[in-house]
Amino acid sequence: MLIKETKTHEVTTDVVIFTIKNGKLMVLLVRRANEPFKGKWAIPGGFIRLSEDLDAAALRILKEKTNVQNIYLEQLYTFGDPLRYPNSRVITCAYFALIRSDDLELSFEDKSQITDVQWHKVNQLPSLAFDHREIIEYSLKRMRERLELCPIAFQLLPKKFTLTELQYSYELIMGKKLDKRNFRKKVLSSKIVKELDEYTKSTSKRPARLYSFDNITLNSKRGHFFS
Amino acid sequence: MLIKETKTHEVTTDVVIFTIKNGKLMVLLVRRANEPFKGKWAIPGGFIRLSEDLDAAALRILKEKTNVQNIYLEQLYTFGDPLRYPNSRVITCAYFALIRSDDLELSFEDKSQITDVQWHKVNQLPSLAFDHREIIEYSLKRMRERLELCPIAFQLLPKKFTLTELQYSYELIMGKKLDKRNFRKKVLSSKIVKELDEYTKSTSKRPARLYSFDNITLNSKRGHFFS
DNA sequence: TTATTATATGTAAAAAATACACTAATGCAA
DNA sequence: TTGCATTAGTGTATTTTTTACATATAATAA
Repeated sequence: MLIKETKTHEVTTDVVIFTIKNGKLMVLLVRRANEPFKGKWAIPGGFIRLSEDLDAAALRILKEKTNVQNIYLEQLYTFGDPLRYPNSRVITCAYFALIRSDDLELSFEDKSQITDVQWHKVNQLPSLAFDHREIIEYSLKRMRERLELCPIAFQLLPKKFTLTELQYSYELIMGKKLDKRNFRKKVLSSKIVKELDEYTKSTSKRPARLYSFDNITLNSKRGHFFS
Repeated sequence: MLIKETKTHEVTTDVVIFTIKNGKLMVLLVRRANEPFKGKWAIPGGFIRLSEDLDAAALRILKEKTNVQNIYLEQLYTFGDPLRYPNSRVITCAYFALIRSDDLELSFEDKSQITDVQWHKVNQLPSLAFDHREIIEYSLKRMRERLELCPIAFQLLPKKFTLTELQYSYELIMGKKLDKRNFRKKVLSSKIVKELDEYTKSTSKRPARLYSFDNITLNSKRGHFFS
């Protein structure tokens, strides 16, 4: 009983963009200008063009919404519940990204589709359009798994950072405290950070040594990092 | 310079099905009856129906080609290079599965699309259609990663199996030898297998105790298993 | 100069991973 | 029926990794 189906699917990409802002783990949301879910917050996304690679589409969306390029972007999962999108079949290929919130200004040129772009606390999300809450939750889970394998947290930090800042990123994402000495031991022995001859200046108290990440090969599995 | 695109994408699912047969890791391939790549071997796949969930589509494909249900099936990755499919844009959501080859007979009802179904040795693949070689390679990589986290190898074994058989599956997938005592220690201490009061009979030599897997929760991350 | 605060550091104990070699049970052939 | 061949099954010592934990240091502000 095969039904001949002539209509084809629509395919979008949605990008879950994380950052740390004011000591909180945040996710970037846009407010929808149109139905369905008009007025609701959603993950930035858009239709994949007919001759556009999936990664390229996700990068384009990212750039359109945040002006950011050259970022850690990873395909997350493809969500295809036939009921996830009202009144039509839209399959979405979700990505996630980590960025530094300081060096970017939120922008959205396409006022016809979006009325607002804002960072939202991950543990205090508004009501979301579609299955976007599920996508964010899955994204968090995956980000935690990735963090154990490879130090993607550096994407959240400036080029030069202190080990305390790095540890703080880890603690935010993993949602638990880590021991300072063990953390430093592990980071330093893993050879993924380069010790600089510079120190923090501006703050009061003892200056902290600065470090930088050196030639990180992302996606490479280099044994486990933190668990 | 936005080009208005009215045509939409086609979406397929391809399922990489692994088994162990005659002591080799095998993958199921079908021979294409039509262009493109007429006569070439390919991963079994097909178009996702308009109101069909992705997982359901993959399960359907699996059943159509192998008559097998209730299997370990995991979404692998979505491949969307605009050039992966000649003359049209086809995005494919790939899955992978592990099955026991004994208790299934290969079948393909749709002779109009497939002329043959066969198991092929993973390390001796024929020339494949589309980007299917890449998909299989990625699938292998992912299967190895999964195996370290959760004992999916049991899908390759009969309900009752010996620890030697289990170890052999691991060695085949991981592509390396494991120490027998350490392997058994780890498996037994993990509490994932249940010792039975039965032994192998038919073979010559000392009979081996049989074990079974007990209520495996797949996809659950239970710490690491083998590395 | 003293108090305050964040930086920075090492060691001992516990747990996990690894390396490694012999005995046990059976079938088969002499 | 004995012993030879073959696969099953077992334990310990060593190394590596992970964890737990407390005090001295460098700067600023009062």
